Amino acid sequence: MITLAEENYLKAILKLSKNSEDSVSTNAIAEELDTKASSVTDMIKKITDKQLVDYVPYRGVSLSKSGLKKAVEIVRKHRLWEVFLVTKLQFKWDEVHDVAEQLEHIKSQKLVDALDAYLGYPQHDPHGEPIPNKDGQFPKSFSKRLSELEKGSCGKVVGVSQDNQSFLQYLNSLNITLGTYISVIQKIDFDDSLEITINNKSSHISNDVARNLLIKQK
Amino acid sequence: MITLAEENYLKAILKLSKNSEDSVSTNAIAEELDTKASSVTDMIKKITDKQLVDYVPYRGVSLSKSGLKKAVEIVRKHRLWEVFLVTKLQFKWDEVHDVAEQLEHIKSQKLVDALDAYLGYPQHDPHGEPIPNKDGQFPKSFSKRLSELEKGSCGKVVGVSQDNQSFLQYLNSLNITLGTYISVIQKIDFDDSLEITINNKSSHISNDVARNLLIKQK
DNA sequence: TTATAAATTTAGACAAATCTAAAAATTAAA
DNA sequence: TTTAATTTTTAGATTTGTCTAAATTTATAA
Repeated sequence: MITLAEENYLKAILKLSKNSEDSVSTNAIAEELDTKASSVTDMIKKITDKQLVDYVPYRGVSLSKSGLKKAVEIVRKHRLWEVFLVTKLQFKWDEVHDVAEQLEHIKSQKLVDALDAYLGYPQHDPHGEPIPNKDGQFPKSFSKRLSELEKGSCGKVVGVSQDNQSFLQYLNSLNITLGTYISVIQKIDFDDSLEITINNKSSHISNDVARNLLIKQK
Repeated sequence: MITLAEENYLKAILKLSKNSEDSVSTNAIAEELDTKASSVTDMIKKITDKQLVDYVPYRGVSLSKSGLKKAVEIVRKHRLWEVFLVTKLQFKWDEVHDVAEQLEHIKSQKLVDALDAYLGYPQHDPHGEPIPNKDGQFPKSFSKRLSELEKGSCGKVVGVSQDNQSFLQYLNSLNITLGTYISVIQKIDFDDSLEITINNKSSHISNDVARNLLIKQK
């Protein structure tokens, strides 16, 4: 049986390994889960014994086949519940995260399947993030990060790769939501920040924000 | 903050105090939660410290005002989720218990309120059990237990006061569900069991079953 | 009313998940 | 390449919720 804490570790490792390809460091996991490195080492040993990750001391961890499967299932549940909260219960996109963090741990295959069908097999959650299907397959995406766009190019926001409340509320304050058109006016080399326009109104955003905005170009 | 284990104890105490008025014994809680009496004593001390129950050693516990409020909230969530599972996700009435046991612990007032509204403020769950409203008020009920009916009388099943799978599946096998008409043909003094008819077909049921069937007489 | 049975609590132990502080290994810098 | 800084692990402690076994209290019966 896999515990709630273990599930959170698997999810964190999946998230971190999407950014940086190879294996994930102890400190990175500690930061992601807001815990101490020593706690991470302890837990890594436990999930290594359960063959959910491959671990080389001092060298980091990576998900095993079964660990990846488990982690993807959790992401699937998290995102399906977010769709439920927004489309059925009228939650705003910046209100769903904490509740979905709880709901993602509910154990019932029948429930997940029924929820998926009830929602019409959605491919993206309310933040535009892809929802893996029953087999763990993610839908193809053709988006780029805003931070990767050239000066002068433009595109439509199709997703964000963070769903925490403060980030989403900041986007709201900039009038950025799914479907918003953004043009890149200037790229500042010094700090990789961007000068952009939204509805002819210009704003300045940090690289940290731009990196988490997924854009589809025409 | 109230933990998951504590919530389960409060729920058990509420359930047991409905049967037997005065305070609830350690052993009764242990049996209800399938745990040891010593574990119950330990936990009772913890929830006593949190003023969720009133406790006199060797004399049992009863819910305090705040403990009762908390327990009723959990029951409310459990039953609302059961309604969701049956009416929206097409679960059968004998399939909802285990999932609702998990969902009842999700913490979000907004979620409960939104779910309640989404379901149309239901007053009863799929087993006919009353759903307390936002203020903790239970809807009035005019039903009796089948075990309390006189020989010769009859009525309609409007609820069951257990929702575990094996009990409900037994009812299915007897063709008893919500709305079924039952007549009491004979009461057996020896073991308080009953001879009944359902659609002119007679069956024999134990007192244990009859006590958990809620009947509304014409 | 005293002995016995039953229920309850206490004492001490354990697993899970975390922490702090110290030790060890790795990486970066002089 | 040796030293210093950083990262990671280990050792030992803590909290939560549970357990077994023993002690205590309450209830029952002779």
